[in-house]
Amino acid sequence: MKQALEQALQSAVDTLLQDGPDTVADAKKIVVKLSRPKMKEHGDYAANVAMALAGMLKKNPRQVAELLLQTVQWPAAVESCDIAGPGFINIRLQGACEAEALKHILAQGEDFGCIAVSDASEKVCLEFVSANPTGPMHVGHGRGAVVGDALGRLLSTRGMKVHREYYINDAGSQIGVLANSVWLRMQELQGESITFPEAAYPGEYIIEIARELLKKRNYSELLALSDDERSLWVGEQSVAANMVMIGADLAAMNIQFDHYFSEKALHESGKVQSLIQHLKDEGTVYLGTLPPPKGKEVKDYKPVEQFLFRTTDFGDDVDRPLAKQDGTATYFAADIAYHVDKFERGFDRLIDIWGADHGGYVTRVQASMKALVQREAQPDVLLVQMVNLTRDGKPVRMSKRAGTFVTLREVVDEVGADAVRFNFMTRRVESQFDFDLEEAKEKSHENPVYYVQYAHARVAAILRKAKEEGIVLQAVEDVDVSPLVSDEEQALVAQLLAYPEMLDTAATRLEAYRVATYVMKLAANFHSFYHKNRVVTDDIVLTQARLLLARAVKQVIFNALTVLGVSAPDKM
RNA sequence: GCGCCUGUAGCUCAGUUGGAUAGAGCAACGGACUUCUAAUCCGUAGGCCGCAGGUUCGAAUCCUGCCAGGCGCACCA
Repeated sequence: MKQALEQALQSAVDTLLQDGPDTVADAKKIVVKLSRPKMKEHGDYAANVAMALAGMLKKNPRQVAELLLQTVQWPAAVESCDIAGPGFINIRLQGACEAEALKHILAQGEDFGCIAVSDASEKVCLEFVSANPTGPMHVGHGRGAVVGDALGRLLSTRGMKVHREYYINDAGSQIGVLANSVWLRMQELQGESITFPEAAYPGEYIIEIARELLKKRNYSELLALSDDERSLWVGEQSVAANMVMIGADLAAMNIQFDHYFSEKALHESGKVQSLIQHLKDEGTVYLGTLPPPKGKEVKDYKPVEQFLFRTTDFGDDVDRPLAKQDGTATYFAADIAYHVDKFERGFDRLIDIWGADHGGYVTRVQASMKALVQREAQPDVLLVQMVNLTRDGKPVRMSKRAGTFVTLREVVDEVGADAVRFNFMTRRVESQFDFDLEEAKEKSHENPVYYVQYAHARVAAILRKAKEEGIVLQAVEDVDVSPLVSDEEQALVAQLLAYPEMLDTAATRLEAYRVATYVMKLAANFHSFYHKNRVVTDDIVLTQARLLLARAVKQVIFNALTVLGVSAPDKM
């Protein structure tokens, strides 16, 4: 319907410009786009072309609108149109003509809103979470997890093949710290007195891991090993234990990955070294010294000669070191090798979801890919802003040492996966927001997720009631939708039909939160409709029409919640 | 100092990439269950859209400059 109206208006614009002078070349590029006015007095659709054209044609906008309306040939469904305000063209449709489209929604069911886009065959590699395997996930990781998972589901509705990947940072000095922490706890458990250094991981979970490892291997046997051998074994085992824990936490939120990619394995494959060698051969790496960082007090700064990657040639601020003082590869070197590897595995598009603290990394990775991969496709990086945990409005210091560290799992267990997921999805990733633990717990019944789920359950209740009353649902195509004329019904119909378009914008802009705001609004409109109109009545035709509408609402809520990874219960 | 993100009701956030009278939830106040689910609905109240300029028919939205908050800034990951 919308397209038909746009076409009609477009051809009117074309004929208008045809007659006019040729000096208005710019005007010919104008594409007619209709919008849904906020107020119903402004009709079902509104166009602002007249105002856009007015400037170019040097005419009064209302005058332009009038000229357009003289030539336009509307489809039959248009009841009236008029010129309003500064020059809007407001279009009003006949009664319930849009309601016919409800039938498509039910015919398509779970597929309603899903459209295979032109680049549907794209293989997308979606990297998210990638929390360090040195401890439990915190709430910030949870936000990234939820956002990533929902984005994956969203892109799947476009027909894209989405591969979910978790990059395990199981290499480098932090694993040594982890191994050391666990080993100290193991010694402690064996009755030895230890001093626990500042740099070690203090968490309770370290003791748990230590206890498990002592079951796996004899203490005396471990003592007999060399320090390096022991550190290697304890480190590997500890990483594995943490990944089991992280995997379980993710599963508690119904999040699964296709692949856990090991940084350590990447190093062992030799890909990092060969990448560095390749860059040296190419001449994009040179031996140089970086200036001291500005604005930050660095006590032990010493100018060091390093192998530097000329990322400045590709838009970066400074060149980036690929090798440390001791000659081993930096994290950055591994990271670009990892991204190159993704392209080599045949992905057409890379999407990374990182925490805001990795913001400084975006330009250098993108610059590197520009230098290394001969294609336009750059990794899209979503920076998820921090979550501020509060309790009763007061900030919760996320200190592992002070015992105020709140894990994601604790929050999920306390609040529930659906509530956590939905909550994280109601905000743009760019906005950092406060998550109040007490509020989430105590007021969980006023959480927006229940508001939406309740609307879904309500429709289910209506359908149960209809069944009880012995009403047999009419075949969808036979339902007479003409009784659906009230404001609430019209609003619902319009909103349901807007679902595919909303989903498409959300997918194009990688903004899954739009689905959440959409479905909240839909639930609100349904609740409002529910209170003003009774669905199951003695009027059989009206009942069948409203049942059709209610079922369509249920279907769209279900589809939207599915994209968000939130359940849609029939009973609450 | 530089880079990225943010600033909208008392609080937490939306605002369909420039449209008509800026919207929800929570908190406050007043109403609505003999009915298909009151986890809901209806109403009242609440605004210098951080500040100041600029761009145009039109700005919360775009451009510039300030102010405030968050994150980051070699040899960690």
